[in-house]
Amino acid sequence: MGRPTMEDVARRAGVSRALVSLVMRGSPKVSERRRAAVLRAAQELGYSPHAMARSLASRTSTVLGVMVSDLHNPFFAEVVDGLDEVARNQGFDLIISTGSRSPARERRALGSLLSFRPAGVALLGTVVSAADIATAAQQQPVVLVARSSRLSTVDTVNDDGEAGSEVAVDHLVSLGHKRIAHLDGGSGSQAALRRRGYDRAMRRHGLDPVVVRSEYTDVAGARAVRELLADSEDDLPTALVAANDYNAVGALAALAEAGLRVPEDVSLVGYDNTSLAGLRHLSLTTVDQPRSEMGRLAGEALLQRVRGERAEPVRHLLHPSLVVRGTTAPR
Amino acid sequence: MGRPTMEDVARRAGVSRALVSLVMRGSPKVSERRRAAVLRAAQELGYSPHAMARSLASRTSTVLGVMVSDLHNPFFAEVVDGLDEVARNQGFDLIISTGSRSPARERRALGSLLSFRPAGVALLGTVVSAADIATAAQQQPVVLVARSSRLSTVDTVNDDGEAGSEVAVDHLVSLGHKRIAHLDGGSGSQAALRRRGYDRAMRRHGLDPVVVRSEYTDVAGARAVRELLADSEDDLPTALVAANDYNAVGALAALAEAGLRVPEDVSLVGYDNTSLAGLRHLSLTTVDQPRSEMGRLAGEALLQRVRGERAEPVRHLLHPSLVVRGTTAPR
DNA sequence: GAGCTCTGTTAGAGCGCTCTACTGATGAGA
DNA sequence: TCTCATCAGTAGAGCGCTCTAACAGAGCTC
Repeated sequence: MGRPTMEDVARRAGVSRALVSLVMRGSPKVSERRRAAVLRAAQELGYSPHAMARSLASRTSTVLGVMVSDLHNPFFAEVVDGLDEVARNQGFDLIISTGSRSPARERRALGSLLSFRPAGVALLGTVVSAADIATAAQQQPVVLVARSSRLSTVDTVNDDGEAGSEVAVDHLVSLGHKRIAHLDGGSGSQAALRRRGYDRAMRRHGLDPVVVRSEYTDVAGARAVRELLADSEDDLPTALVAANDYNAVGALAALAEAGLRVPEDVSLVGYDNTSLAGLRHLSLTTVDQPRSEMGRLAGEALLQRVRGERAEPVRHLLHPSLVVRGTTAPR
Repeated sequence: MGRPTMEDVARRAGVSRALVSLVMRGSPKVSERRRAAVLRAAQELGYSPHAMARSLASRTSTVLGVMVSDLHNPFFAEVVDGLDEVARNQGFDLIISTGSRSPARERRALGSLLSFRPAGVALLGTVVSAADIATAAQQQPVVLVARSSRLSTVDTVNDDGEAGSEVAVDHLVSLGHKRIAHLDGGSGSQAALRRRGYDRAMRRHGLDPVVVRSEYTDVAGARAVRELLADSEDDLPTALVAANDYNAVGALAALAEAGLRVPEDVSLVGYDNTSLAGLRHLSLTTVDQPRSEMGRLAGEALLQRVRGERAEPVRHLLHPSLVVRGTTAPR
């Protein structure tokens, strides 16, 4: 009983275990006759190799560990998709962990991910400490998406969040807006950068920055708008730059709830250009990040390191561009 | 060089390898003195157990394999979330594969998932053949979500798709609609059931069923509506029952593009009650499926089997309920 | 003080594979 | 005819761990 092993196949095919191993790995140095015999025996027994045993013996791994900050945010689902594509094409499997945007929980999740000794690790928008990242990077290649790092041992795939926010503000200013608030990403990854870009652009235009503390979720976006409405008397902002699309969606709901029309009363810009933004009924003006492309780039960077083709860090810095849709209008 | 092993820790702590193993597994039969010594040594070396080696030696696994039909559909992201919660709480990790809604690709993906000898497998909305499922179920527990099966060896978590569609149709009929078309889920999982429910309800009301072949994606939903508009002259349906929310979103876009207002000109009902439907600006009337709850139920069913607590199949059949929002209105 | 249980510890086999080093044919080249 | 490659195949160690059985030593009982 139990599943058949290589031993069973070998016995049935009348060959050694080593020969079965060679056949399973598609080695060319096996005669056609034996190969056929082995394959037939395997077929009859319903044998398929045990990936973990293989990995242990060969001291290699075909697993990539992926830690996602939040699976509900379509941004990450789309990045994972690109990563998955590259990985699968090169014979790697993904083991996925979600950290729920808490450094402590992400730390635990990362630990459990590493206990599988993956060939490489991709951290998508995570907030684990830089120290934890450094430690992890000593064990196997690490690539960060939507999170920057100065570590020379990790690769990164990011857009220029500062420039992205600036473009958003410039767009609003060009429409005549002056009171432009930012719903920020709090302690989320890349949030500081986007905040800085917003700040800089505002000052450049001689405007007063107003930052409302928020988070990368729809719930937080709605809450931030409610706070903003409660706090500001009649000096209500005429435009909002949200932390990301997911946050903007919440903001949109809260604005509607307060009887404010978008874009007639308030203009709104998101960030990421997720599938959400493209929904015709949201039609969110947003800053584009090429999500699956970023996933593919991350996968490729990781696999290059895994194969030992490169040791110097790679820093993909994508240039953000504004996608103007229906949530922004002249003042 | 290379990562430290149990051997290294044992040597450093001046104990046997077996003792280190006991400490790592939290055995009570270790003296405090030794336990402290081992933990310190492990700490100093930065040791953490090798999950795969452990799994191989103990002939047990702490991974659950998950195959998701489509990560872009928020329905699955939400189910995975519930599953992840249960799994993590009980010390299991998820290894995730996406099949891209093609039986052949899903078959391959399933094979690679099984090669890790997971403790159990969850198939979310997949379209692999029943035979493949049966084979897989011989190796380890299998739970199906959003897909039914008569196999006594697999557990299932579903809603009553037939009843769900009926409720949707009843709602539309009660609003005075007579020409109600169904954008179906094609060969997607549970699609036949939903189609049958639609059909039955229509006949019960003495109405003519009109089924437009579609799929569980937004792109397909949009295409189906365009076809529908092209084919029907002036006998245009006044209401649509979409395969699921994701499909409905596409339909919504295509309707808008054709200058048709929802719900003034056409009413629309989705299915799943994903986060998409709840978006204030979509405000999609839809049939509710409790997604994370379904994920949790699936996780629990799977783990019960994994622990050998149960051998008889469990069939969770959730009762669908209609969530009326803004996309449906009287004729 | 011999036998007993109980507690803490260890040796060593073995999980299912890979990989190195080796063997025994076969055929080419001198 | 005798090397000497070359090719197809195998034996056996070992990957990092768990688990069984066995074993000291302490503390009992009689």
